[in-house]
Amino acid sequence: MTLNNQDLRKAGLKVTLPRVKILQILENSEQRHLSAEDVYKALLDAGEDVGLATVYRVLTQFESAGLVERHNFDGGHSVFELDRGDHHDHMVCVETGKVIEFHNEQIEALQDIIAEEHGYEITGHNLVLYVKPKGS
Amino acid sequence: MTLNNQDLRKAGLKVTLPRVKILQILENSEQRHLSAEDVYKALLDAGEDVGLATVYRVLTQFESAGLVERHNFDGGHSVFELDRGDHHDHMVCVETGKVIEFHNEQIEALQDIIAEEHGYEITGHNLVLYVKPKGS
DNA sequence: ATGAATGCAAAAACTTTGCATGACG
DNA sequence: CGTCATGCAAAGTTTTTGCATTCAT
Repeated sequence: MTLNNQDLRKAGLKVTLPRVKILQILENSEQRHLSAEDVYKALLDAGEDVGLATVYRVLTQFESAGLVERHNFDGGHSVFELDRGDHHDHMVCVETGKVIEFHNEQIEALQDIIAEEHGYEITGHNLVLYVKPKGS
Repeated sequence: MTLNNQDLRKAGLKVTLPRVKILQILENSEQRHLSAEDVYKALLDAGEDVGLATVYRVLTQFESAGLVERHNFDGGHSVFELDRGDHHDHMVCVETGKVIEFHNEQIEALQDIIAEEHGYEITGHNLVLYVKPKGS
């Protein structure tokens, strides 16, 4: 799934340089989870002159448009991830800050069962494991 | 599990009025999850003259001492919950806002296994199910 | 042309910190 | 009494907003 200018138009957003660049950064970055500051620095490194406020605005718009997901991991700042359509949960190393994605069908199924047992059905969920390297 | 002044002493904390009052608020509050601001307002309502900075300091100390848990739920601010020793996760009804606590050993076990498989051990986790009444 | 998007700086929201005063043990 | 804790205000962080200018269509 590669997002492009058409996706911006479909979201009702004009195709501007900041938006295109930010999309590129989210797509090409080594880390899949970037803070607004990370994106901002990447823009500067790329020689683009985009303001931090614009980064926040664009990321928020992308979130509303369903292009990215915003996560509030522990640590006081949000991280943004391109929504590639593959659902997964996250494991965050509390020592290095590294983020690992995982998906577990059993847990997903158990969640459905638990909701069901209480007379509900699931509309969404949020699961984050905070971990540290074994024996540290 | 009711915490008292002995628990403060055991944590190496002097038994001061702000600490005792904050502990009481956490124990007696209807809501189990309170922001620093919530605690601060409750103190004012109770006629206590405690500064917001002290609330933050005390809550942070309580967290270090294992007396409370700090959660970073969506929305940019932390909430604190007394650690009563009974771990649980949350199910939030997106229609009524109702919060249901649940605990599932299988999910807990799976989380440990997943962390283990990646060479980590769990230090904490956050699981919230967003649900709606079945067929609505 | 015209409404939307941007950059900058200022403000907002939340949390931490420095320092003088006051309280616990 | 010595030390730790507190209150206040000031500073730090992260994110949002106001406004004049610039850009996309």
